Amino acid sequence: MDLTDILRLPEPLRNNITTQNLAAGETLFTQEDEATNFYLVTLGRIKLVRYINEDRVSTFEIVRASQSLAEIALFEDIYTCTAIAEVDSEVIVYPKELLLSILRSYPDVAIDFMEMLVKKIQSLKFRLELRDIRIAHERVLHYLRHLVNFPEETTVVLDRPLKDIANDLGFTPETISRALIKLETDAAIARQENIIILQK
Amino acid sequence: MDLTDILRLPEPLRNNITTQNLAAGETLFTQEDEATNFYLVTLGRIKLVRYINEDRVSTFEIVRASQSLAEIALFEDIYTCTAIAEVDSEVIVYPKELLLSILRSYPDVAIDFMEMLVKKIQSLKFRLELRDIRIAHERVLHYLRHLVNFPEETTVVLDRPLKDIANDLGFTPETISRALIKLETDAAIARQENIIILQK
DNA sequence: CGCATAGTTGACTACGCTCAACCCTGGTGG
DNA sequence: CCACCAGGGTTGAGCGTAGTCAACTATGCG
Repeated sequence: MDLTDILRLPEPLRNNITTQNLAAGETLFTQEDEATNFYLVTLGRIKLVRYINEDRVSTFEIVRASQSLAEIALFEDIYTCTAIAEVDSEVIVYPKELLLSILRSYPDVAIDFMEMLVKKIQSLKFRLELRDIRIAHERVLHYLRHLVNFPEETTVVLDRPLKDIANDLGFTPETISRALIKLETDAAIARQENIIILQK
Repeated sequence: MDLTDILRLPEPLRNNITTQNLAAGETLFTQEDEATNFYLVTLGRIKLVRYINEDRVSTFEIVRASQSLAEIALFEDIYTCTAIAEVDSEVIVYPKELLLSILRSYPDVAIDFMEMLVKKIQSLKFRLELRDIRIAHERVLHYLRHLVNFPEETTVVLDRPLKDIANDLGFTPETISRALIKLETDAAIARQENIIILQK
């Protein structure tokens, strides 16, 4: 799902592309900002959230290196999410008109772009599916199993704090903690630090 | 968000396109079927679901007339969802190779297609956002307010059974029923049959 | 008329949330 | 080098909300 094809642009188009560095916690753009750019993450991790009420935030996506964000910019005038760097990060900035012209001119890039969008749809559907599993330990197990890309793999390294994962899954940190402990005593998983071993 | 551009295809390409009729409750394809076609709904309503456990199903999307489904077919070999007609429906069938070649050859169609995909991403994000609202009547109100496309609009006509809506929102029919009654007694909405009037 | 289904209501249960306390780690500054 | 602090993770007790199950009504359809 990497869009590195876009990086191999014809020379003249490259001039309009810049990079931007973000410190951990820094905001790239906020919902209701004017949507002018599309971004490709080259380093770090950026989360997309939306503020519902004053205190409640909803996290939609964790965008990692070689993944993109703000596709919405291409077709809408304002962003609908807020993008915040979870750790120090770097992004490539594509002005929307530039990207649109690229997508019109280079079918291969366009097809790649569509594939990336479809993958994002799949990912969101999975997150929605998770929410239909009410019981905490079942939801967590489903999530963990999904994190291993290959069925024969059994270890998952959690590179984010449990409390962030809890938030993604729609639980509190306490509930995640208890769910993991239950999975451990039920011998469904084993834990060492932030490494989880799935017992098949 | 209609893909009717695809309907205005150059003459030779049209020959490969067929339509298919579905009775209410009929299945168009099931998850793990070989993904060969992309579909455009012309009549009726089709829901995309995924079976989690033996009894639990998760509903992702309600696809209505002039909307499309099974974009996944373009980039994967098997469907990841099951598509079931909620009412009598009709779809246009596009073989995946045909659609891919169209998307390569006609940039305008490709851009429309991307826009449609981005809209689907937005819609899924909204559904995810809903799930982060725990209190039933608040989630229902948020949902209802989203159904009115224009802020000045105040009436919503529910064209699907409450129990289906309940399932979409991740609640039981009983909970939705009680939530609506609470919203009514709180004077946040008024109800007449399947029409909801939002009090601003 | 009889049946199936949607919607509603009630009583009870179960699960996650809340809030508080505690442990542990890593980082900071004296 | 150690004392202190902040934050993540864990544990416990009690609460609140949606789920469950059952019963009832209303509607539509055969």
